[in-house]
Amino acid sequence: MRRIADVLGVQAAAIYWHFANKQTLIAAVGDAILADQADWGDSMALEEWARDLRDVLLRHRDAAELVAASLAVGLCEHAPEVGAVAILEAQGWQPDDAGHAASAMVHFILGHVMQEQTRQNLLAVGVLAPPTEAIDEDGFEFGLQILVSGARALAAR
Amino acid sequence: MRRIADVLGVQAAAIYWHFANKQTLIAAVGDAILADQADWGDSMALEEWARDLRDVLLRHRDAAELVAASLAVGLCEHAPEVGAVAILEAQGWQPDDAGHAASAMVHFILGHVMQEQTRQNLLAVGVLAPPTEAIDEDGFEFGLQILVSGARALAAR
DNA sequence: ACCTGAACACCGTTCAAGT
DNA sequence: ACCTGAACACCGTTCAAGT
Repeated sequence: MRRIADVLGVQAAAIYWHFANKQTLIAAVGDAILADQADWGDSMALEEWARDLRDVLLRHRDAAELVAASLAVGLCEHAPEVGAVAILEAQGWQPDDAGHAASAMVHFILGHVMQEQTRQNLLAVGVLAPPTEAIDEDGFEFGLQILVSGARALAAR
Repeated sequence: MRRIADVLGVQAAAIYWHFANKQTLIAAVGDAILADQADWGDSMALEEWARDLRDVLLRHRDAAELVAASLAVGLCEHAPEVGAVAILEAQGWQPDDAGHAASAMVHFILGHVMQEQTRQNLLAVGVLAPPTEAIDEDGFEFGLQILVSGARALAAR
């Protein structure tokens, strides 16, 4: 809180005029990150939605943790899964099933990016040796294919 | 640290003889929780492994967050995904693919339980109204079926 | 309406010194 | 080998008071 206030050229106490507490501020930051998500409507493929969410998260430092906190307090303005729900419902899914499938994908994406970003942080602090390979594209794509194939299998049922 | 020391009847500083810092201690707690996982070998079904991991996490308060921290610092003694990897390799999967599939499932399970446990915490503090329904078995089972079906689909390929 | 000053009740961590 | 006492440099948060 004091560091944020510093950057704004203000006292830390001033923040509490605008936000109830630190947790609420963090949730707002997570929500702001999610506002970057693409919004092409139902014609998008599930893979495109997933890759877009991952890319949005990877663009901002600690985004996965911030968004997880945002989700935890509930009431985010820009829920990450709405795009996936829209796509699935356009394909004839029941709302409940679409919600469950979408949140399974969100959990996977958040978990994957969180792992990626904690590794980036450890690497930045020097706790981790740099020879670790760049970024786990393969692991993400493989997991994504499992989820998309599984969703297709359940839809066909 | 001071509260843990209190429970042990000791000064907070004493903890630093046994652990390098708070993060390491938390990781050790997460690791201890994972030691509760069942270990029936390769004959277990993927669903059984997944439900067992979920049950282990739900048995301990904040387990998902603790285990996530444990995973973040790396080097956990009891990696949560080893069971799934063993099952998949016994079914003829490549080690790399088995690892990717297993960590996709771990991400899903951790994400799901974390959501459940933050809701439990908000409920305990009274921030959330109690009329929220008990526990999201349906959402977990649906997501699990997607992942298992998807894994079967990719294995058949 | 928005911010400051000053305080309150905490933190994690270090380190000389004890036994 | 294991712990204490005491301190250091921080935290998030509150609240009267200012403008």
